[in-house]
Amino acid sequence: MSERALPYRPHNHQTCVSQALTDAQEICRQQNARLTPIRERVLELIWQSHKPLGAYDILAQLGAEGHKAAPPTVYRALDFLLQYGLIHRISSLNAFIGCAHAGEHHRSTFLICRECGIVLELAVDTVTKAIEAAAKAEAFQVEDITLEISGLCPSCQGNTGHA
Amino acid sequence: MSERALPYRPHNHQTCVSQALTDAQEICRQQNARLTPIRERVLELIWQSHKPLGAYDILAQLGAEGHKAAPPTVYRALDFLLQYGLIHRISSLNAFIGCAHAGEHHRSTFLICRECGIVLELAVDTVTKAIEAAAKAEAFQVEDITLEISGLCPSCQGNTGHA
DNA sequence: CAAAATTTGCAACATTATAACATTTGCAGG
DNA sequence: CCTGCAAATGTTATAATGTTGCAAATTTTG
Ligand SMILES: [Zn+2]
Ligand SMILES: [Zn+2]
Ligand SMILES: [Zn+2]
Ligand SMILES: [Zn+2]
Repeated sequence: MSERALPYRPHNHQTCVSQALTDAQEICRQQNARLTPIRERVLELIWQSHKPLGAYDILAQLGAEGHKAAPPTVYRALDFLLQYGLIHRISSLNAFIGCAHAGEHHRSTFLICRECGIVLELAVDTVTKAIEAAAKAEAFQVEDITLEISGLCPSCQGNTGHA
Repeated sequence: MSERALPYRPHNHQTCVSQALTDAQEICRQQNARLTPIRERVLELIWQSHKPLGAYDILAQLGAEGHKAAPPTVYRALDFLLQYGLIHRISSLNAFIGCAHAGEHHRSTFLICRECGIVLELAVDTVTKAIEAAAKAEAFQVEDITLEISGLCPSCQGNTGHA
C-alpha cells in the first residue's frame, strides 16, 4: 500500500480516488461483501474531495446524474460502507468521509479545518493509548471512539478573513 | 467546590442538581449574563439525570408542565447554556448534558454507556496533551475537541442482555 | 429452474434544527 | 414616571437529517 498524499496540499487527487476504490474492491472480495454499483458510486462520490459529504449532498449528486434515488438508498449504501470500514461518519458535521486507512485496524482522529473544510484522518497510537488508559482508570469498557478536532489547517492559518 | 459523585453509583442526585444551579448562578453573575427562568429551568431539566437529554425531550417536558414552548425557545436556551459552558453537546447522540466542570477551563472526554445511557465527563490532562501533540505534529491549530467514547460503564459490564 | 436471501425502489413519516418576524420584558437616561 | 433601546421570548413556518415498512427486483443457492 503506497503512501497517501496530504490532503491540504495540491496533489493528483485522482490517485486518491482510484486507490480507495481498488482497496474497497479488494476488501469486499476478501469478506464476500457485495460492492454493488450504487455502493461503489456512493463511495466514489464521497472520495471526490477530502471534505466530508452529507447524505443529502450525495442524494442530490445521484439525482443530477439521472439516478433519482430516495434517502433510504443513500443511507443503506452508507451503512454498508461504514460496516466494512470504507468510510467514517463525522458526527459533529453530520457528514461522511472516505477512510484513509481502510483494511487496517485503527482508531481515528479527525482534524477538521473550519475554514476550508478539509479533513485529515490520523491514527496516532499515543492518542489511542492515552484515551484507553483514561477509560480503564474509570473501569469503562471502550467500544467506539469519536475524536473530532476542529480548528485551522496549515494552509488556512494566516488566511484570517481580513481580506 | 466540593467533590462530585460518580454518576454510576447511587447517590443523592439532588445534590448534583443544586450544585449545578448554584454554580450556574454564580458564573452568570460574574459575567453579567442573565440566567432567566427559562434558561435556568432548561438547565435543571438537563441535570435531572446523568443521561444526555434531547432538545425535543426538553420541549416535551416544558410542555407537560404547562409552558408550551416552541423549538426556538429551547434551542436558544441551549445556545446560551453552551456559550457559558454550563452544558455540553454530545454530537454522537444529538443531545445535551450538564457540564461537570462549569467555570473551570477544561477539555472534556465523555464516557457514554450504550446500555444505561449514563455519561461520565472527564478532564484528563494526558489525553488532552496527546491530542494537542498529534495536532501540532500536523501543524494544525486546535480550536475545539469532540471526544466521545461509547462502551459499557462498570455497572453495565456483565449485565449482558441474556436475562 | 425454483426457493431463499439480499438488495433496491418507493412512499410516508420521524427527528433535529433554523429562519423570519412579531411581541414582550428589563433597564437606562431624561 | 415614561420613554426608548436592546435583549429575550413568542409564533409560524420551513429546512435538514434520518428511519420505517413494504413491495419489487436481483442475486445466490440448491
Ligand atoms: Zn486526494
Ligand atoms: Zn483549511
Ligand atoms: Zn448525580
Ligand atoms: Zn451503564
